[in-house]
Amino acid sequence: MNLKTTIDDAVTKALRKAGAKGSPAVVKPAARAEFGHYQANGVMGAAKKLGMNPRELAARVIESLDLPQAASTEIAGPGFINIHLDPAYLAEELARVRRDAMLGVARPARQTIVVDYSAPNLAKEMHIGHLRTTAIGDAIVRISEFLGHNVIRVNHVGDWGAQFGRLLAYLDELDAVDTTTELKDLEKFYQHASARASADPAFAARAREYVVRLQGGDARCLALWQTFIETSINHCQAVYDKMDITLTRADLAPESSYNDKLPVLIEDLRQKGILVESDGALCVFLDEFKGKDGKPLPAIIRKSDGGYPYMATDLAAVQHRTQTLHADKALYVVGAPQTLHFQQVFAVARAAGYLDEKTDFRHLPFGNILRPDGKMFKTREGADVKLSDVADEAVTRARELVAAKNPDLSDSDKDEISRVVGIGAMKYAELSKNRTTDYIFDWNTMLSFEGNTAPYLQYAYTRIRSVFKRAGVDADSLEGDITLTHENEIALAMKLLQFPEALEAVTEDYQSNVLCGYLYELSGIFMAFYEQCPILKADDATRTSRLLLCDVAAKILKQGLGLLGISTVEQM
RNA sequence: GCGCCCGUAGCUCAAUCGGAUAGAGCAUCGGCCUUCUAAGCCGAGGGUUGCAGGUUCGAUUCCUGCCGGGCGUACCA
Repeated sequence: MNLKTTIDDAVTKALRKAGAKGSPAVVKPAARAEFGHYQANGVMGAAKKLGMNPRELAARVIESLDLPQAASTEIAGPGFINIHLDPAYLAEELARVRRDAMLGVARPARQTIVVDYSAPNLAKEMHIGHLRTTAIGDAIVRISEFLGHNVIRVNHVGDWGAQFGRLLAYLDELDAVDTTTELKDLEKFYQHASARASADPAFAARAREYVVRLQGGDARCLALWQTFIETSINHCQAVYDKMDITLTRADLAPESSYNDKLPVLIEDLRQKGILVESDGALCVFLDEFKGKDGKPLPAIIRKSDGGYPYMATDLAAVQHRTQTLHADKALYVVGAPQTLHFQQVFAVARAAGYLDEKTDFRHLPFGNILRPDGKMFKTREGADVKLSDVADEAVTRARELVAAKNPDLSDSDKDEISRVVGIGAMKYAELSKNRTTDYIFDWNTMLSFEGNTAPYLQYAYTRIRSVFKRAGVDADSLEGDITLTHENEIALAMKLLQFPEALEAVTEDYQSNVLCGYLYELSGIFMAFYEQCPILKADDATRTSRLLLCDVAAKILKQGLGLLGISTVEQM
């Protein structure tokens, strides 16, 4: 049940009856409490089209409005319609939501959705720049699965290419003991290999040779490569596990897995007549892409040296996702600098017939991560902050806070709470911001535990659970009626019933901050209710009603946080 | 040069097909713990939404032009 949709439908129908056919109702939650619960803003636009007085039209709309859920409606300002809902109706709906596993959310038509996220480069350890794609992608996955979709996680890791030459050449000259120690820290390994390459020309030449041998299928090189990749994957998995990310080895779709498909891709594009040779490279030129000086900009499918750039693997991946996985939708959670690349990938794929009108392949870009000096973190400078270290730091800071706030907890409780709170805060810091804007990496901002942060939401949850513990009441088996009289009760009930609206808004453009914003507001409203409305000391009927209200709040908070990949604890 | 993105309070960010008085957090200041966890609540101050026009009953939102910043722009990913 979606309050907004219900009201919108009713107002749209009333508009039609009033003579304004086809005009949108533009219903949204009231901007201010005095304007009721919802407001319809569409009348003014409709009146203009009809050449009518907007307040007059509003009166006619109200007259034919069939909305029994409304306690009252009024015309305000130039022609707004303010709608006050009936508290008894809200209470009834809330009772229904409480017994609904979907918490009021309707399941859309089931789709197969590929979510492409995280995708670290296996040559290095995961760094802070991977936090956004990983946290956002995992939230999209959880939300989509909750809505009942068939979700396919894809971790398109980089495990192939020239960069591995140096690593393999370096690996090959280490003895067994050194190999073990060196691989413990891939960051250092990468740096040592790079240092060797720039200090020793002979090594650099050997590194280039290793690339050729690797691509040629040389057994020794492949074995070294396997060793390295295996180690790197384990590093990634350890980070995912630490951060409670749902990716597993089964979700890996490494670049190298498309190697065999690339010559086939070239042949297919050639047969379709869209492949052009230019300066020795095989390209697809599309009119909509212009480079410098208005020259046509190619999508390079095969380089002049015979190598395949990521345009090729990404096209092969599109084919795989449509033809083998039968994806209705694919969401690429990849940084904004690659916007043009994906425009090209999708355009070429359409031109080649790999994508049709019905399939929705979308790049979900996110802003650059910047250093405190405002410059971009560059992947190959070798001085990045490790994601694993950020996670550890978050848990350490949370641990100090937990110990200070609640010193009587057992050590194991402190461990568990600090893990959930620390990781939650780190993820929430990313999820709660608009995806598209750049942001500056700062420990204090990212690991803040005050204000609009995960711990605030988690704390709201523990307060509710604590009430039930004190009451000695089992939340699930509690029975009784909800009665909404106090304004804080009504406000809380209203917010709880808007959970479906929040989720719907999130899936429109996969902006996780919409869900964060909803949960933060819900928590704020709950906190106010909690301060204003005594629960345990109230008379029996009120106490039961308020406990039921609390129970719905707890369920939605837990579920909502869960959809963000953030856990809850019973006490903090 | 061209293309895309961005510019909102001191800082970090919101603002749901254009809606009523642009909202939060942090920081600052003032209240609230013998009462369900103070990681909290209540309140105050803080704004020419980069600038200038335009469309509109109404613009942070749409259009045009400037200013400032970022990214991209043929063989790295």
